[in-house]
Amino acid sequence: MLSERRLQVLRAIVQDYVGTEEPVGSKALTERHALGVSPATVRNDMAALEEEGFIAQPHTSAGRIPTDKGYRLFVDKLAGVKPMTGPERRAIQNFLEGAVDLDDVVARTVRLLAQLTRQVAVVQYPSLTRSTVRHVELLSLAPARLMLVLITDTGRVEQRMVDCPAPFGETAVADLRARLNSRVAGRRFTDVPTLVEDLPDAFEAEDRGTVSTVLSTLLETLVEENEERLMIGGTANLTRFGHDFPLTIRPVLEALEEQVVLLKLLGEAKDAGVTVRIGHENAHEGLNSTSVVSVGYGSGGEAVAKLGVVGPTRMDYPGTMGAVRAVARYVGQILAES
Amino acid sequence: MLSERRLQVLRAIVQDYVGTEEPVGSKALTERHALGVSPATVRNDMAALEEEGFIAQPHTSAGRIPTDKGYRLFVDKLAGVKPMTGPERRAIQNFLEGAVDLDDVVARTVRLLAQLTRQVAVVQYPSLTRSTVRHVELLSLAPARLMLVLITDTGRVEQRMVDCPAPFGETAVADLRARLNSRVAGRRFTDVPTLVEDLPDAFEAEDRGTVSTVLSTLLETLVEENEERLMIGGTANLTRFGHDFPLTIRPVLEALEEQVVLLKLLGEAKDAGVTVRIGHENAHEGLNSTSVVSVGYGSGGEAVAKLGVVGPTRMDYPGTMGAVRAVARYVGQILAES
DNA sequence: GTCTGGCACTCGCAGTGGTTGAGTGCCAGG
DNA sequence: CCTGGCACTCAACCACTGCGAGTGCCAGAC
Repeated sequence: MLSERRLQVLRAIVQDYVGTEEPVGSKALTERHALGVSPATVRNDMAALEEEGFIAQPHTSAGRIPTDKGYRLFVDKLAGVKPMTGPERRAIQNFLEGAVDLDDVVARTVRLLAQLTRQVAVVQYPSLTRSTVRHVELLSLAPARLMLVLITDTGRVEQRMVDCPAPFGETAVADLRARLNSRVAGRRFTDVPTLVEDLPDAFEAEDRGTVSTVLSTLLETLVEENEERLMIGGTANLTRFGHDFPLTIRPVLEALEEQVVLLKLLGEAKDAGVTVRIGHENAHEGLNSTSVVSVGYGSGGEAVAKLGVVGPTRMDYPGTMGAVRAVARYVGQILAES
Repeated sequence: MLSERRLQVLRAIVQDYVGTEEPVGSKALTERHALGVSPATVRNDMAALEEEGFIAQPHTSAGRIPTDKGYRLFVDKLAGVKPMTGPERRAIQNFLEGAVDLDDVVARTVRLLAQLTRQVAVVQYPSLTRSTVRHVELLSLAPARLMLVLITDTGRVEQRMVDCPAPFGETAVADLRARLNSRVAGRRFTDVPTLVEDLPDAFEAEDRGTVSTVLSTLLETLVEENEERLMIGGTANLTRFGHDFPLTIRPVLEALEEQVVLLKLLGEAKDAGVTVRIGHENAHEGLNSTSVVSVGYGSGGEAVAKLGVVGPTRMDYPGTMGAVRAVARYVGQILAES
């Protein structure tokens, strides 16, 4: 096991490196941090830390930089989450409160996160599967053509065309609409299937086919991954990435365009608390030199979607984690209110 | 006026520079293009072209590169639009045909454009203002709270909350819904205001306030710039920009995040035909080293929105223009069909 | 007039070599 | 176990140089 001081040395290295973006040497360390020991001692500690794989040298006669493993230890054991200051909190709240609809909430969240963390922000749209139905609307567009509109408690609207096997009268539409709503309004998506199971029985034989079609379309909509949309922003922050630009940035931009990749990335994060994936911990190759800080957010107590940021492994973890957590919290509030 | 040969020299310079990304000298020019004259002659022509501001030298003893003015002349007079080949066309069609809804059409278009041109693609969502209303839906969420849902012929759905000045009964909601639809369904957005003007008169005095509120919300939704959304993609192609990376790319990324900027950019393009804005012709500073190739597209004969690409001024104009035009054409078809 | 070959000149670029200094590892002594 | 000292390493920096692509200009040919 590493001694207390060695951990402190590691912490100091991470902090300095994050600040200066330059390999940090033993002398500079003792000067900037009151470790109470001489550079020589620090050198020994560094050698030990390198031995264990927490830090590395870019080349001989250069200082040390943390490895992914080093950052991992730092995040897990050496650093907490830096809470936002009062003014920051108020700014967040103000910024989000002006939103007029769901798209706007997500758009503002992305901007906010990108600005606060000065990194690339990724926000997943609130997922349908964990939220509740606010209203189901059924419109007759043509005798055998309906439009199904689903409105969720997060303000999301999904619409689907339904081609009926047989003509379906206006009264039947109204009837079905009323029955549907009385059963599912306010209910969680996951409960809907059992709630509507016996609905066709209430209708005339000739209409049952259509009712079933509508119901299956509704159920499809509920589980559809389609809702797994996300928005990203702050890509301009990638330019602060490092010196060895194009090679680092290219795969990241590519990964960011693959929504599937990002969704998987966010999906892997645990539901509660801030999740940090560092460098090679990310499955996707293009993101091997980035860290992803993500967290779930939701309108009620539980998470309905994830949001997070993507940045260089050399990032201010406590600050980023704090910002991500705070934003998630306030977005949750906003969603609950609307 | 410039002689025919000098124009050919300019064309050759543009083509070579676009191909090699390196300043092109007189000797290399005569070798690669059968101009039928010696390097010395070309040098004289180059001097003349430089005098007129069509080309420039990065530094003494280097070759020439085209200026914005040079590209402009090239695009206007020296190069046509390169039509897509048969296989390319089929590929475009195949790729777009699989789309399931409007979002998907736009998303696919962006990907396609980015891939074809190897540049950043920007696609504006079909604008509401020129399309027609398919259906208006009104839902009662609470006694004095309505939700207004607008469905367009392009498959777009917009929803708005309406807070009523007074409680509004279910029957009144149904009545308003029916009257609204009978008046505006199938109509063009621009006609809606006059069509609903006298609607409040048909209601009881106590309900008129609410009806007016609903109507004004509807009209707002129709003109809202909010619908002026767009999607961008292919940002990874920015890495092919040039050598002097971070400085060039940063402002571009920033500009791309400002949807307002992009919308204005696209808006400036003329409705018919491919528009090319080169370098400093773009109002936005960050885009001074990029060119924007854009074109209108639409479901009927007329344009309902724009799409285009953003790339370095040093781009393959004929090819890019061809790709942009072809994609616009096919997207229009797809939209008309659905 | 227009084109051409020749020639002197410019200047960025790549390669060389020397110097500097931050940083290291190791060791002997407190 | 810590410390100061010491020799060593090596990237980064700088000045210098030679090379060559490219230019402008001019005198002569067609």
